[in-house]
Amino acid sequence: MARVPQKRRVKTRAKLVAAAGTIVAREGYAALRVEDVVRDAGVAKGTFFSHFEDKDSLLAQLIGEEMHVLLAEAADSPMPHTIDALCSTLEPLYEYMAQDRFVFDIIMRYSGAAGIEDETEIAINFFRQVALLTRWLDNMADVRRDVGTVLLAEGVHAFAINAMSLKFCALHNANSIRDRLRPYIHAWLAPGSSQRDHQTDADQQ
Amino acid sequence: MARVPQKRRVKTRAKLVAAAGTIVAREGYAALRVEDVVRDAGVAKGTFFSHFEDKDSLLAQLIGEEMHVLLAEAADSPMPHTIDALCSTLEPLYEYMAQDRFVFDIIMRYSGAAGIEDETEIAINFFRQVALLTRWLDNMADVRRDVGTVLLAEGVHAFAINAMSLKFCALHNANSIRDRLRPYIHAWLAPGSSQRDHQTDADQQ
DNA sequence: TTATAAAACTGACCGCGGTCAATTATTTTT
DNA sequence: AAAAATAATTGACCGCGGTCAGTTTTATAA
Repeated sequence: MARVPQKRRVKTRAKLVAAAGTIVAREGYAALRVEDVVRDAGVAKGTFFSHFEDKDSLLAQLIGEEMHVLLAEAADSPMPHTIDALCSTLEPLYEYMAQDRFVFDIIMRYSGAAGIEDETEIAINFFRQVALLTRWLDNMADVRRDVGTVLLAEGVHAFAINAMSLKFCALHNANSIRDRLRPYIHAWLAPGSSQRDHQTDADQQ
Repeated sequence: MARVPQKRRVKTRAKLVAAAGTIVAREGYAALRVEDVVRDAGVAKGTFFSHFEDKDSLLAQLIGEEMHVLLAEAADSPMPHTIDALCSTLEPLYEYMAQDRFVFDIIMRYSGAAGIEDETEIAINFFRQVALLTRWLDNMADVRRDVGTVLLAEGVHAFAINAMSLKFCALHNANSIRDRLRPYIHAWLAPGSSQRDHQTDADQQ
């Protein structure tokens, strides 16, 4: 299984990805049409579906690659030593993920790894993200130690997803993702340190 | 604006909802086809789209109504006084929400209130859920008091969403949603009480 | 009651994602 | 080098969500 593809196939796939990338750069993810991609790539429609499971699968790959770049930039940044710095370092990634409903929905849909096989790039990035967070938390003072850092990292991720999804809620989209996230992360990572100088959504209502 | 609808319109809408409900009960949400609904309801296709924004909008309403029932049952249950009881009481709702990818995706997509106008039933249920959780937490001993209960309730919700989405991940779907959720909720609501008797996903990695 | 306006419904039509039997290109075997 | 086997590509076709100019029904005005 997993035969080596012929080079014609590799070139065809590259043409498809390139054509799709151009369209996305020009018109955005939501505007991508399979018929446009195959026209620009100069191949038949059926070819597209022999390379990709479906349209969203290609989009998931493009989005996953962009997430990978942003995550790598966060990993290359100076390691954050405070909770606020942690939130700030991940902000570009989060803003990209929540740039619009369409992209966020695809990320959500492909974030679960179907299995050891056919893991999407998006799912892999989620694991990378938790691993990175775990490393940061291991090296961070003023973080609770009553539970493991992996659990803490996964929790940060859960709060981040929540903050992103609230962006699309009219009642909460006044603040930035980072500002919505901060109070939760403080309460999660450093309980009892009563970080109450910023007003939260919860306080307002 | 918001004129009173003629009774013919009310009856037509009821026929559409009834037909859709029958199909869903028989074949599931994912199998619903607009053409089947209008055939069974005895109306034209265009009529469907004068009553509902699109197909998913109808599905969101059906799903939202079911969520409302399950949430009401949770609210009518004896008020939970422990963290484990809290997780157990909400379990039926969570299991319904995460019954399959298709349903969970729709819930995620419609969970953000677009604005004060046109709030979906699903979005309203999310607010109800946080309100219910807040009430429970207000009456619960052994819960941290360094942050507000609304923030705590929203955090529980964030962890619940995370636990549900992990159901579709091959690496985590061995446990029930409740078992995946418990360690996070304990660490969130009662930090420092080192509830380590159960093995978590994080421990296993 | 009859004319007029507004609401509700109709169904032919379109766009686009996805399929698959048939065809062409490439590799392997003899 | 020719034949056989496998990989890659093709494009006509289908299913289904969604549209909209035109028709019918209902409410309102004269």
